Amino acid sequence: MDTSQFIQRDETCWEIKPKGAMRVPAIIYADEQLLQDMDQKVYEQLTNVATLPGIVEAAYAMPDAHWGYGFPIGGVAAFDPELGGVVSAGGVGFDISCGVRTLHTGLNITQLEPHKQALADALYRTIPAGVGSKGKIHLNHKSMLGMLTGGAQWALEQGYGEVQDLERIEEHGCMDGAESHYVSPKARERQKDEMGTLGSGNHYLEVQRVSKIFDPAVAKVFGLHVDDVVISIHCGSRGLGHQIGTEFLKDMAMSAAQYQIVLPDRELACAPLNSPLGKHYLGAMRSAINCALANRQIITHLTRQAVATVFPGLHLDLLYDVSHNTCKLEQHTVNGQKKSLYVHRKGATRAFGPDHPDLPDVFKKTGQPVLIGGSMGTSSYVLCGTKESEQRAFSSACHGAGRAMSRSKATKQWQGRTLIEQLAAQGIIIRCPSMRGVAEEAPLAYKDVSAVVEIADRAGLARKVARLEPVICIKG
DNA sequence: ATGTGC
Repeated sequence: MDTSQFIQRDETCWEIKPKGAMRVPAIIYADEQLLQDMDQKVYEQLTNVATLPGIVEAAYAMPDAHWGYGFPIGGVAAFDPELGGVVSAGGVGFDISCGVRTLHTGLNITQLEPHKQALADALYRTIPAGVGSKGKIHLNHKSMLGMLTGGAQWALEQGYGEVQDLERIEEHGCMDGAESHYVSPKARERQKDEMGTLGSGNHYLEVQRVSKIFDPAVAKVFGLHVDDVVISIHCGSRGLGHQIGTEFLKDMAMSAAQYQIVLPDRELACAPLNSPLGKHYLGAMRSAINCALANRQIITHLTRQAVATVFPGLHLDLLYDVSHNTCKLEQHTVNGQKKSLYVHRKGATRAFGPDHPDLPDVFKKTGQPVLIGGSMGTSSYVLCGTKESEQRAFSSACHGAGRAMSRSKATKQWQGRTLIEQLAAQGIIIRCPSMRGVAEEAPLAYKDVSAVVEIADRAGLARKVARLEPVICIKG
């Protein structure tokens, strides 16, 4: 897009002053290149978000932002319920609480090398992946209720995982305020056989090598050293989150007039935080957060089982689990005043800095780990939260590379088979049930994750700690 | 993202 539409505030901060119906400015964190390459749609969507009732400070876009449904993916917006603030299903996204968790394996790359194929086979065999993938777990009414209200804590009670995992998950593995009675029968039905499955699209399980350390002190606390092998899991709330998003989007679109909300774009459908519909959505959305947390917890258990068949006796410790599609009630300081705000992060990672009260003791000095997944065949990054991120974007950072090309365009440009061969030549093993899926996820269909992370770091959204390179990728 | 599509 045309960068002359912005006032450049500093090296990485680009502002659009309020105009028309905008209540607050819109701010994009990027360098000139990333901004130029961003779709004009991001400008339109972000300025539209800035018109919504009760929005405070600004509508933000992270450096990986791209065109999404209503809100841009890579968007952050906070709303004050006392100012008539709203919650928007499109501001969270369809894959509610999609996120990333990273596990230490205790192995180094030399130890893994002779067993790469065997590990790839074991993981691919053990973890269901792909569109409509089903697992071995089948939920009945009671276990569904337990899952929706208990999240990873419920999964642990069912025997999936270890008690020390919990403190290394946002919300300690269980989202408060989940009201499962607002999750429809259809959403439950879609989920009952999908626990412990990866799904499709950009979801994956990746075995990675730590290739570079940027901050040795923080890396030490995070337990990361060059040539360590880690495993990262990227997935969300599957059919359940999607169904909840679809249903509430429709309800919110229909009720906008009743709540006297003027929508510049129908896709921005929302409801007042204090309205019944807004509260019902929050109750259902928090249940979907628990679904995603339980799903990643079960996949962790399956991963431990698969790894044990190749490396008996190995212990996989959780580094951390972050969600990047959420709306959460948080305390933030706005104009010197402490406020309780509902922060929408859609394709944006929470990035609490040092001393944040919600962080476990182990991360009190460093800030939380911010896990950034790259695209297939490219680097991922571990960052840490900063204190200044609170003032920059309500303690938020980017979530990945961000798409640079549509899925349909990518399938016209690349063939799955060829991509797999090219990656194999670089020593990267891909296992995927869908060749079309591989083509859609071609590395060049994404922005350069290193450029995105560099800007997140320079903008103070989060600080670089370590870079990870893929070794094995199980694609959804 | 998604039992990929109103």
